[in-house]
Amino acid sequence: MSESKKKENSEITDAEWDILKVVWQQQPCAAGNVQEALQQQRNWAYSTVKTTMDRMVKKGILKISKIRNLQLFSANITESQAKRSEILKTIKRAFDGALTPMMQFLLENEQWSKKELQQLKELVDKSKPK
Amino acid sequence: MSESKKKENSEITDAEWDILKVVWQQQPCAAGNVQEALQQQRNWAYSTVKTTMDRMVKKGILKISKIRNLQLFSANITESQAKRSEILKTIKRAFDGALTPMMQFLLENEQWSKKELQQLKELVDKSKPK
DNA sequence: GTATATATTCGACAGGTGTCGAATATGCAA
DNA sequence: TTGCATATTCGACACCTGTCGAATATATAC
Repeated sequence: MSESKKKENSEITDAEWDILKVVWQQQPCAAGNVQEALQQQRNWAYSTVKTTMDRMVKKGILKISKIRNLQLFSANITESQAKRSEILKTIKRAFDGALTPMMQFLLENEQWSKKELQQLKELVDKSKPK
Repeated sequence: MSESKKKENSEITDAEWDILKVVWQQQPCAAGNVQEALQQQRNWAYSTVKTTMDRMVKKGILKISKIRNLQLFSANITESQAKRSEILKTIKRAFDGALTPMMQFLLENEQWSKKELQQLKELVDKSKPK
């Protein structure tokens, strides 16, 4: 067991998602960078961003490397992993953990344009089974 | 404006999902019913269930009708609505609000059996465009 | 070296969530 | 009517999240 208490199954909150998106793009990056990048969407004070990012480190979502007194943050999970776990959470909550029922729900209940359906069809066809 | 402060955009938490599932099935039903139904999954005390359900009423997720001193709860949202908003939340967070990219992600990154792909294909074909 | 700008650290606070227990009210059976 | 078995009400508490500001440390520019 490592000494740090990273909860691997921690949820990614809304604020954290926004931060993660910037980090994935700019990592390794400083908290200040992230704050600036999010200026528009979120008008966060620097300390808000920094506090949240520190918490993300504690949760194991981000990691820090230092240069002098500068902390550079990087993501500890890939975008794909995050997306996946986000979807799985929804599926677990609302679809008894099964993927296909969610697909079915979406296909039957959402509005799809001809073009989108065509695209989906192609994706299905391209999918290798098993 | 009505006098009650129902937040229409409230999130449905994990505990609330479990409760909702029972309510959808048994409504109108008492808190005790829900507690019993969830005995296995969640070993909640009666007051835990009741408190949570009361909060759900305040949020506008459930509503109460009384018979004598008995409170009977019913859902204020349909299962479809809940599923939909759950998915939309994920899409907003992780896929910039667009449905198709999520579908693409799933089709490209998850494991699909031959059978499932066949099923998906049929669903796509059945979908009416527009 | 001293000032100025920038980082870091920390504590704080309000609201939401998960979880109960204790106190109180109420209906039904004997 | 009295008492038991339920229900309801409410307050409590710890932890998570969103959000900062103040105090402090550290570089960098003169």
